[in-house]
Amino acid sequence: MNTYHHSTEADVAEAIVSQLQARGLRRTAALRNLIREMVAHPAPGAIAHWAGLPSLRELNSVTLYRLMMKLEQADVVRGVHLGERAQCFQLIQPGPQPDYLVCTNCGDLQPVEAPAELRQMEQQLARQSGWQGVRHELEFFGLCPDCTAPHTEDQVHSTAR
Amino acid sequence: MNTYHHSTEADVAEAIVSQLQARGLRRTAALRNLIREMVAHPAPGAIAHWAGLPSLRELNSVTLYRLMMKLEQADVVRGVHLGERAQCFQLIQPGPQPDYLVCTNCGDLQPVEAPAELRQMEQQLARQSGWQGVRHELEFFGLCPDCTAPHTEDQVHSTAR
DNA sequence: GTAATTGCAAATACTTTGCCACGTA
DNA sequence: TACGTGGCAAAGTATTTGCAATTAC
Repeated sequence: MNTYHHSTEADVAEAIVSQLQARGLRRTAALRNLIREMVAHPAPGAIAHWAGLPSLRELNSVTLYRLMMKLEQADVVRGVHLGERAQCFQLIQPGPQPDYLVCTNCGDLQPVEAPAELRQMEQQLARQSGWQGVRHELEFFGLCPDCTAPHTEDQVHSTAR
Repeated sequence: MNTYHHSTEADVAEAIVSQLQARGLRRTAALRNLIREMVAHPAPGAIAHWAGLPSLRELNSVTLYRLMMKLEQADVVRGVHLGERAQCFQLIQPGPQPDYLVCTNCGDLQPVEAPAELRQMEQQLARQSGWQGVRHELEFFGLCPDCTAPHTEDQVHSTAR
């Protein structure tokens, strides 16, 4: 489910946890389980999504919010805005981060490769106008094939992506 | 403050109201004042921003939400996600809609011209994968020059915008 | 032992809904 | 008159904070 070479998911997860530990975080069950789940499921998901996974069911979602914020500050995780409601989080992957095509009806997600031009624009904006740490976020919204067919079945307003 | 030719802002606002009236909306003070403000201030703003403007101070913000939804459905207004918190709304302008560079500290906003390539991608995605009504949303995030200078003055966590 | 972490309760922020009075056409 | 609209109260959803108990190191 991920693209690391010669490493199991468990190895990758442990490496990330160690990296975080070196940064001052503690090797708790909550942290380990969260990282394992995020390694196993690289697609972005809202807090409610992660909170619903088996190994995280017993975790208070406040803890998830706090953990996620730390992971974001440590550049291990990034937040993306794919729905109107909740922010989604995903593990940062090597190389350029994916952007997404999102179904506004069912929340279906499809990765999309952003034009390299956007990355150039980030640097250009930084140079030209003195902004720092410029990054972009790009989403495409539309109706997926399943939701395009008119009044076929009921609409899904899933909370957890 | 806008780019319509040979028309005052008041004219433009009235034209939009009439267009909405033809669609079944009623020519109420709330609608007229909101449209006037949005014509006068084309930049995107959160509900709280619009609610704070002089002519809308006395308006219940629930009404603003409801109005804004109708305007969005009528393609007179569009919503954009510029902050973590509230959705922002702006009048739809003739031609391609602007994208923005947003300061993650103070919320400062700078319009940016998106690559034409993105518009091609929208159509390409629609054709290739059977999605309908594909549109994009692009934001650049960073620290503006004012907020770049370290610990100069206090942080502004403005609610409106 | 010390500092980070967790859970619980509560607060905050944003948005939506129900219901009834009122205004526009 | 009839239906869209506006206000108020309340509910709903997402997120954050305070504080005390617990746990990692």
